[in-house]
Amino acid sequence: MAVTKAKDSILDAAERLFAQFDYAGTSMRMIAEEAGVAQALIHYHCKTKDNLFELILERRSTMINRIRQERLKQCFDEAEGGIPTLEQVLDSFVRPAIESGRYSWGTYFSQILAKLANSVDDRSRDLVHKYYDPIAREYIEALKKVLPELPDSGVYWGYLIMTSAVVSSMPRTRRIKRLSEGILDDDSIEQMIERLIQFNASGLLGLSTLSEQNNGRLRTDVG
Amino acid sequence: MAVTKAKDSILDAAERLFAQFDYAGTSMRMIAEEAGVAQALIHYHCKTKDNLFELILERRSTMINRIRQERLKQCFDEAEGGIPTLEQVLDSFVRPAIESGRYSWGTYFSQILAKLANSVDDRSRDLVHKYYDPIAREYIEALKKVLPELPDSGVYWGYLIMTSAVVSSMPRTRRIKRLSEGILDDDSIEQMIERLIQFNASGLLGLSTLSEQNNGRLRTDVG
DNA sequence: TGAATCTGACTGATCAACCAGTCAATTAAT
DNA sequence: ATTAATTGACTGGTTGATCAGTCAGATTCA
Repeated sequence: MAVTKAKDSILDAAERLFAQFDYAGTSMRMIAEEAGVAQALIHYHCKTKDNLFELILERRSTMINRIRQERLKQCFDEAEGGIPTLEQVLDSFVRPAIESGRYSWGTYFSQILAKLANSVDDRSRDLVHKYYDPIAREYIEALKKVLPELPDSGVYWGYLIMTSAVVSSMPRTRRIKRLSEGILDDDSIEQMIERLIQFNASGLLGLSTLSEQNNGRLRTDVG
Repeated sequence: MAVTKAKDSILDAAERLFAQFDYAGTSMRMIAEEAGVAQALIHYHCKTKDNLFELILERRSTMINRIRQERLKQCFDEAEGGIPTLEQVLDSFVRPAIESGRYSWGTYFSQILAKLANSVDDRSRDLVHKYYDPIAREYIEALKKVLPELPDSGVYWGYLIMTSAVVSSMPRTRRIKRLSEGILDDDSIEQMIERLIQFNASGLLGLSTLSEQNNGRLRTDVG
């Protein structure tokens, strides 16, 4: 009984509402009603609204990033020669995010995360720093090993552009359906994961300033 | 006297505050104080808070997308053979966004846009639809011409992943400085534009399921 | 000319509704 | 019996919006 049942339903309700109406647009009354508890109980369990937001972020980010960490380690452990392919590394990064984004809770959390990642205020930056820098450093180190020809600056920029693409692909905005006039949709998880890995793998390779000389060499990782 | 001076300062102030504190986190009183006018004047000029937000979006999106449209046309007009390179097309898309993102007003608008693009509620989707679908269709048609080997699904997915990367790169979150421990920073406009074009050009090419056979053929556009 | 009229820009005061957070009191669990 | 969980009532402050009214300047009428 590490966590109360009521506290969970408060976090669930707040997650839904924060995703839908933003932090400032969600009131403690709304959360209390959605969770079916008294408003004062939220303060009892979660102290302040600010802290409640961080609890939500902590719950999901640690969950997703633990899976990423495990799969990344698995990548290197099972790889022949100790170096996995770029696609394997990206799969361990993309899949936990996109798959969680399609679970019931993931559709809400992904919207919260996408907005947080694009915020420039100190509070948001500190939260991203706290919960996403450790996993970022692990992947940057992994990418350096998988792409030894890519200069450091390319690894950092590549990682950030990649994460932008992944994070922004998590919320189901249905924009692809509207743009393609119904031909395509964003509800096929496997299709989206495959596209993201393809796109980002090629994009990372393209960042190498030595791409002309190394096309053949690097392409073997992609192909 | 198409637009009042006071109305402009209201839009400017609201843009700053919406970027910093979100839509719901910004009050009409804050906007009035920031703009140096009476609160009621905002309602006189902009009717409702909701409408004020749309006015801000309209002002900047039409500005950026008009430049994109002009440069895209210029690409095709000046290209020998009528087909420009992929990099030229991407430059016409990326540059107006990133450059405006570093002007004084762009630093604010880019944060508003990034959050809007990642929202799934009907209101946000309608706004994106209204102000960004026309330019999206133009670039999708342009990409089809520049990348005739890429299947349609790849063009749509590629365009969306690319826009995610660009939009999320507009706000200066300074995350690259923190991650690289000061070695890199996101205040070099040219460097960032170059990286984004490199990454997205390679990513788009990578989406071709025929990439193995067409590497040489397609690579000429990149190289 | 000058007085009357109109108009768009602007304001302070005010509204009911809502806000996050507090606290004493009550209930449930151990 | 002690602790933990939960509640309703409450506080001081803020919310978006409205409304009657002020005021400068342009327009119209004499």
